[in-house]
Formats: sequence, C-alpha cells, structure tokens
Amino acid sequence: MGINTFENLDNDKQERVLDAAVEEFAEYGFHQASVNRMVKRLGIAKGSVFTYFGSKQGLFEYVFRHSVSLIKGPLKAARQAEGDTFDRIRLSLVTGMDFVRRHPRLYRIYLKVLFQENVPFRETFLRQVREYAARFLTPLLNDGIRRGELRGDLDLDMAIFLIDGLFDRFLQAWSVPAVHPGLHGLKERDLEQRINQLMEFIRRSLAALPGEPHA
Amino acid sequence: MGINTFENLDNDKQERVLDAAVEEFAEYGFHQASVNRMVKRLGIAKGSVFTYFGSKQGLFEYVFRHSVSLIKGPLKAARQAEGDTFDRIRLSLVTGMDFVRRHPRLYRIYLKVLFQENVPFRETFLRQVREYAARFLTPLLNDGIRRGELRGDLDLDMAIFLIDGLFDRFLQAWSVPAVHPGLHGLKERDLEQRINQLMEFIRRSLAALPGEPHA
DNA sequence: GACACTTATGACCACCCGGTCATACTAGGA
DNA sequence: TCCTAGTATGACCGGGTGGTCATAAGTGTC
Repeated sequence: MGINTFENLDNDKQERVLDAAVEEFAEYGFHQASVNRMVKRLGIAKGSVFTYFGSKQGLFEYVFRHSVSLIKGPLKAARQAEGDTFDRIRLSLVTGMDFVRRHPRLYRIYLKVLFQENVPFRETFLRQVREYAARFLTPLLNDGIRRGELRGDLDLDMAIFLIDGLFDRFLQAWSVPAVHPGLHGLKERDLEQRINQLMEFIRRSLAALPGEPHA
Repeated sequence: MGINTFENLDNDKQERVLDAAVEEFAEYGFHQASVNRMVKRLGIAKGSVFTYFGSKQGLFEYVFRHSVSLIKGPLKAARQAEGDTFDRIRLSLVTGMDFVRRHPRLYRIYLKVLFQENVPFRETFLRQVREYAARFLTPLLNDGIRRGELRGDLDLDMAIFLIDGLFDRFLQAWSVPAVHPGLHGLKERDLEQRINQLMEFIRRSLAALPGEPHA
C-alpha cells in the first residue's frame, strides 16, 4: 500500500491518474476538487486513490512534487544562458511563458493556491517559487551591477520585486481573462511587442544611465 | 421577506450581520464559507439569513455591493487631487493602501476571488476594479504626456499595466505573507522608503528624459 | 490446483452543506 | 383582548463529501 503501490503501476496508468488529478485540481482548486468526480472520469474505484495516496491531501502533495520537478529543467537551462543582463532577464520571462504554455493546468493550480489560504503546502509552495526566482535573479543582477549595466545604487530586493512582480502579473494577464484584457491570450507578434515594451520599462528602471556613477 | 426585511432591521443588527458575513467570506472565500458557521457565531437562526438574502449567493452579492460603495469615496477624492503627475500616481497607491488598512477583510475577499473561478460575480467584480483603475489612470497619464512630464511615445495601456500591476503586487506583498517576505507588514519608515523606491522605478519607466523629444 | 500476497472495488459511514417550511413569536391597530 | 401581518426559528431534507473496509480479483510460486 501507499505511494509504492502507485509507483509500481505501469506508467500508462500512473500518467492517467496524475493527469486526472491535475485536471481536477486545476479546475476546482484544492477544496472544491472532488475525489468522487475524479475517479468517475478516470474509471477507477475511489478506494484505489486512497490506497495510492492515503488522502486527498496526499494526492495534492504528489501533484505538487511532480510540478516542482517539471520546472527545474527549463529553469536550470535559463540560468546557464549567456548574454546581456537584460537579455537574460528577458529569457527568464520567456522561460516562464513556455512553462505556462506547456503546463497551463499547473499554472492554474498555482494561481488558485496563491491567495487561497487553508490549502495544504501553500506556504511551502510559495516559498519554493519565490526562492527559485530569487536564486535565479540575485546573481544575475549582481553580475549586471558589476558589469556596470545596472545602476550601482540598486536595491537588490526591490529590483527582484519589480521583475518578479511584473513578470508574474504579465503571465497572469496573459493567461487569465479579466486581469488585464489587453494582454489576454495574445499571439506571436502582438505578444512579442508587449514583451518588448515590458522589457523597455524594466531597462529604464534598472539600467545605469550614461551620466550616472558606476558602483 | 427579501432585502427589504433586512434593511428594515435596526442598524445595529444590520451591521452585526454584515460584519459576520464579511468575516466569513474573508476567512474562507465563497465556496468554503459556511452559512451554518456564520449564524452560529452570530447567534441568529439560519432561516433569517435566507429570509434576508434568499441564498448564500445573495448574501455574497450584498457584501460585494457594500464593498464597492466603500471604495468610491476615497477614489473620488484621489481623482480630484492636484499636483505633479507622479505625486498623483503615488497618491493612488497610498489611497489603495489606506483602503486595505481600513478594510483588510474586504481586500482578502478580493484576493480570494481573483483567481478562484466559479465564484459568482467574479467577472463583474474584476471588471469593475479594472475600470476604476483605468478611469483613474487614463486621464492622469494623458495629462502627464500633454504636460511633457511623461514620454510622448508612451503606450497608455502598457503604462496602466505597469502602474496597476506594480501597485496591486505591492499591496499583495505588503498584506499577504509569502508573496514577497521583505515587504510584508512593513511599518511607517520602512514602508515609506519602499514606496519611494517603487515610485522611482515608475518615474524612470515613464518620465520623459531631458534629451527625448516632446510628444 | 493450492497457496500467499498484493491490488481493486464500491457499498457504506459519519459529517456537513445550502435551502425549506411549518410553527412560534411579536407588535400594532381595532 | 383578539386579530393580523411581518419576522424568527431550527428540525428537517436531499445531496455531496472524504474516508473505510470487507470482499473480490489478480499474480506469481511451488
């Protein structure tokens, strides 16, 4: 019994179960999600889910861990990229958008958890997301300052707040209706243009001006 | 029966009921909120709630309307304020913070509704919030461009996205733990400093540079 | 085929939900 | 005092929930 039982299943069934769970949580969040409904769609008995994961929360935890493992790869790739500081900042946005495009349901779960208190692992969830962002951006910004591309008097924490906040909001507006209608669901060319405008804001906020003193 | 019954109640009881409803929705959001629990704390019979509001959704609608009416005053005052374009932008942030400080539970409800689909009035709710922001910022930014304080080539919609997004995120980080720990719960002096840094970002993003052409 | 062991099943449980409604209470006019 | 209209009440309803567990169905070994 327990998680071993689940991981001994043939991969196809594992994937089907995971997929159904992601679907259910993405659609309804944690509390409104129904194990009954999920197993009905899935075509297996309810008892199995509890054999595998012990509880609804255990199932959610599994989905959570799986999601975290999915973002690690692209993030590492993005971290190792070369180039201008602003190119690299831009790349982190594009990486995020790729993830959202590839795993829209995981992103919906993240958004539902964001302000929904009483959700298990919420604190852990958010702390991890934030740590990833900070661990990615801190050295990048430090590099930028050292190279003189960024203002020397920059407050690192506030710069992270700026980038992180704007990017997160941009993703939200892009993928959720009614956050900022002008950005929702934009495709290639328009999207590219908006990203450029957004990056221009960030460049102006962070870049060292020619006349300003080097750090 | 109906809403008339409720509005014929003496003010004290009306307030106690409204307060309990706000408390419940702020703590649990719409779906997890429990009428049973609410009336137990309130010390009235469950039937009364349904006499007043017809349904849980009717109660929520009442809270919603009440909230909207509360924000209107300060917003109008802020809109009529005079001064430098950036002072006025800053004032809109401070106005928002005042509201959140005064009505933290209403803000919590707003946040819970933000990404929680399947909530009644969600679209209406968000559309109204956005329209308020746009109606406030559009003329302000147009003024700023005309006066030459803002870049002439500014894309209005993206400028609104920038300000709106950063301010909303700032409020979130300030009032919700784990969004951006460095900003959560800051008091007077530190808060002031962070607001200044935030406004500096916005100024750099939007302000016309001395060398740049006037619109 | 008999055995042990793991996995699958769904009827069942206690609990809570939003909502109803027959009944009891209350206040004011005749 | 009696009547009436408005209001308050909480037992009750159908339905859905997460979770359990006795039983059945596979699966591999000898």
